[in-house]
Amino acid sequence: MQQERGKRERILEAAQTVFARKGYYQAKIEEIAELAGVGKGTVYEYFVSKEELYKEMFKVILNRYTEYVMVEATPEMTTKEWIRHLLEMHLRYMLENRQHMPTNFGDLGGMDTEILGWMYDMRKRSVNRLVPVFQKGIDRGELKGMDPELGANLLIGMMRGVTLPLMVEGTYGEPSQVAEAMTEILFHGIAR
Amino acid sequence: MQQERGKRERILEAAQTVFARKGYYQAKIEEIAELAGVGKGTVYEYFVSKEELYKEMFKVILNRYTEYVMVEATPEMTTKEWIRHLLEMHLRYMLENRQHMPTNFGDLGGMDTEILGWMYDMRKRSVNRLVPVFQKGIDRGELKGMDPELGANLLIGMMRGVTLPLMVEGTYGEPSQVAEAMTEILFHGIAR
Amino acid sequence: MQQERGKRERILEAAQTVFARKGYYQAKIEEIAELAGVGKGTVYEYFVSKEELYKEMFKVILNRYTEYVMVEATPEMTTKEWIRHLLEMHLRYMLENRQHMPTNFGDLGGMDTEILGWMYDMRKRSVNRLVPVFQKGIDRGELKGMDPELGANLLIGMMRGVTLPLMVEGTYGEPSQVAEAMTEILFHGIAR
Amino acid sequence: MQQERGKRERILEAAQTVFARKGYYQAKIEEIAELAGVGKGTVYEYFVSKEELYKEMFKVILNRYTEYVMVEATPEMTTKEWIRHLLEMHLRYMLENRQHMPTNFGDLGGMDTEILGWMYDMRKRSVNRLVPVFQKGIDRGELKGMDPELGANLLIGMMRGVTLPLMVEGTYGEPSQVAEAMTEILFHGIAR
DNA sequence: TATGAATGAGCGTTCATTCAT
DNA sequence: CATGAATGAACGCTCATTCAT
Repeated sequence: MQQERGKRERILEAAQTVFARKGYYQAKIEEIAELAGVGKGTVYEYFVSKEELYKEMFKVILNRYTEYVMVEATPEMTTKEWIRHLLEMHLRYMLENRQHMPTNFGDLGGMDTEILGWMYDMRKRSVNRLVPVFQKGIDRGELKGMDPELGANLLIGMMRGVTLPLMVEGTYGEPSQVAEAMTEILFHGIAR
Repeated sequence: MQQERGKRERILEAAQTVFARKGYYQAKIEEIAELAGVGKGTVYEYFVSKEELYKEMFKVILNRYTEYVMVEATPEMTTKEWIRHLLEMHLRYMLENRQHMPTNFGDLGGMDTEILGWMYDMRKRSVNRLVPVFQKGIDRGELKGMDPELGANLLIGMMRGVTLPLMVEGTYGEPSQVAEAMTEILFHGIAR
Repeated sequence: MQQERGKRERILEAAQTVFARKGYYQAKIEEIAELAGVGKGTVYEYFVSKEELYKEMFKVILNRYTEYVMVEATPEMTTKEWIRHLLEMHLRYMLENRQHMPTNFGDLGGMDTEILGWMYDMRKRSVNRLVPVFQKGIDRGELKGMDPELGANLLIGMMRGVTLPLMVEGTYGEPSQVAEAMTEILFHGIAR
Repeated sequence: MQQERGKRERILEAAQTVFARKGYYQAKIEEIAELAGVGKGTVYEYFVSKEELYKEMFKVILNRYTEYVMVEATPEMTTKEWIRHLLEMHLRYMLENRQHMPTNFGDLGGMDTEILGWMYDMRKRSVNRLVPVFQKGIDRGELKGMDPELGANLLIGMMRGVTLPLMVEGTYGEPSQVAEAMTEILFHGIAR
């Protein structure tokens, strides 16, 4: 029983590594099983199918990410502080987890329609978590009047826009500085 | 007599549709051939392998996109005008080509490392085409002093950030209005 | 629990039959699998590839043959007795195994260069096993002074020369008599 | 018309090279066509199928070989002289035509039953051409009383037995000397 | 007659999933 | 619960052959 929990988690972790490294279709569940130190059949003891395993693993990552990123984010912060903090933590997380959450995740592509739809839903949740932040900022008078969803989508886009090269090439120096620069642009624009 | 000079093009077009609909791994050469109205073997007369076909098709899309988006973009425009125009054309293109260039493209994911690397290179080209625009804007005094590559990456990110929901859900109304809103935010920020 | 320890053997045996009947390139893995009473995939559980299966099967045959032929061959025999025995056993074996080791084996031909090289190596082993026999015969003064390798190659050639029609047409009567005639010719020549 | 003849022969010659180099199944008729300097379809203008081309080419080789080998073979020769001559010419031919008539020919194997049967017939013709030679030798009192077919088969076997390593490894020195040694063994045996 | 673009049957191999132990 | 041997649907790719020109 104790064992059981451990196994499920080991599979999930192995799935993370392998899916990240190979992508969904190239990942073989045998390899995941091996890396997890369990038999191939055991994977099916815990997860109905490859797809289910993928989704489950994705949720785990998302949760871990969310938790990590939201640490110390308090309601007292200004919207700017909050977003700056989000950006920095995001960059830190990505930098620290290059192994487990590389380019293959993050955005859809190459997958069939069904799983793709599911992943889009996941993405939407992120947006939905961000929308109230923008709304509150607007209400408080910190932000311009604007479509909060547009803001959220732009922010998420910016994050990904900078994350991809960051992970692939490892550039961009200190997360705190990049976060600062990004925040500045997002809040005050690029115009001189 | 190369018999039906359009064959290569028909295959490319079919590849577009099928790859877009199914993603790289789920797309079957046979289906592409059928849709193109040719025999399975014919595909291999024109393309060495599935992967090569994919890349070739991707280039075609990219070119078409670039051409479409850059129409009427003149060097006399201010950076702001130029980017606003880019955004609007981008949104128009995506809206018009939901069928052929949906969520599966645009970003990596689910593919194996080799083809993924190739696609990242493609993305980099886009960035590299944008960098000089930012640089010029800075030099002209239109933009703040900033890392032009960061700017390019953020812009690309924003574009994708808003494209995805646009294509999946079809929201956001008029491209010109959304482009306007995005430009405003990019240039003057979200801060009040 | 390796489930049915005979599975590998059954596949090997089926391979024997099918490869013999159809030749390397015409033999289909699926047919071998069927004949062995296993699924197509199972073949690949035990053998990496068609080529590997072929080689493995070939070794098995060769071993069985060698074992059969060498039974009761003792060092005390004279060279003549030894060779006469070899010839007789060879003929017997071929006659008994028409099903499994027909014309397709035994010599190269029709195969691509890689596997052909491997098979030539196999042949060489046979030669190498025969050379010392000739050498000993010469040393003992039973045979003329001669290149023992030439002798070995001639003997092998003679064996095949008579085996082929034997198997295809089934003629030549009693192995012991044919062996006797062959030995007589080999040792004392055809000249009157 | 003049042209026609030339084309057919060029195809035949190319077939020789390619079949020899690759074996029947690995040879691609496209490669043969290319080497012959004709279009792929043209091959089918002259030969019904790959198999027919193979057979036709085989006959050509056989004829050329027979012609070459039988040159200067006169009825006045003793059987021994005749066979010695045959052996030497055979070795010379094989040495000179390593390119065109290598290991892949010469003996069956790897091919499917139909073509195999055909090739066995070809072989039989060789035997049938040799049988009278033995018979005559016996009648003349030059050879022992023996089954002339057995003699013929043994001789053919010996020839192949020494040809294979000769072509693969290129050993065995001067054809005339090897022929001499072989004749000596065949006529007077290996016994001291 | 000559061509080579087009074709599709055919095959080796992979891998998610099942299930007997 | 755990396992891994067994399976077979699925697919990319090849190549002998056809046929319109």
